[in-house]
Amino acid sequence: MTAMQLCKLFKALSDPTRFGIMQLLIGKEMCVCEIIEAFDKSQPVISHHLKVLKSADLLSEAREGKWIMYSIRPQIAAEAAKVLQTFAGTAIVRVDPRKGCIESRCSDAKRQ
Amino acid sequence: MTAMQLCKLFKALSDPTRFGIMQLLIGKEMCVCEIIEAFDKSQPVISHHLKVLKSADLLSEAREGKWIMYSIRPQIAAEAAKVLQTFAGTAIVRVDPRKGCIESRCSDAKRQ
DNA sequence: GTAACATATAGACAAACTTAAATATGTTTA
DNA sequence: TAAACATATTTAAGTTTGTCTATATGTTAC
Repeated sequence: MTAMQLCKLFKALSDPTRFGIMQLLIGKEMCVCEIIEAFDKSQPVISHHLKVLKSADLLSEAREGKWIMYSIRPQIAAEAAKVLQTFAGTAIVRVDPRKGCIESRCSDAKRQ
Repeated sequence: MTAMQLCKLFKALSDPTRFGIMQLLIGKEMCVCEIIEAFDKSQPVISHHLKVLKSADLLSEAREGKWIMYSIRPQIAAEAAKVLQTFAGTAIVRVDPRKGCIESRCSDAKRQ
């Protein structure tokens, strides 16, 4: 999973309605009409948000006759979780900032 | 952690520069000037992105004389990771969509 | 095949976001 | 205290995003 894909995934999760859809779909699949009712938003709005979540690979869809069922793609969510865990995971290495900056990085940096 | 806070956090991670800053800070703290050099972006832009990450509680800052050191807040990243893991975690319960929709949800729904 | 249902798409518009340029703030050194 | 350094803030583009309205597509029932 590239950084670009992860950014897209996080952007998909950054909208309250989309985040709510993900929470709603934990452990189950639902058709669009059920999701619409859970949010009291217009059908096109929910449809749009589902598209964003799907294009971030967070959701998969499966048509069942007249209905389209949406469900979470667990592997993708798990991968993103691992990345966040990486951010949390390692102990912080403390460097003397003065030494670090003065000697090699800040003072002779070319700014734009 | 509320849904609103989580959305803010995910939005913070949804920008490539900010995501890159998080990756850069894995396991270490750095001063702003070092971060600027890693990205070849202007100082005000990096300063702005740091502010966004900080206001999402993903980063903490500590002044060291002339410099300000930024580092990841591990508990927050871990909490967000757990939420994503929740999305991934549960097996999907399959319901017959026709039954579910026809009987109680879709056909008599009040649309807007 | 036509009507009804479930969902998606297109276009328009306001709000939010990213970046750039200029300037301000706070710290250290001389 | 003045100059230099490190970082933040403000203002103003240009771009993206979320929602609305209207319409289109695909499926089933009659």
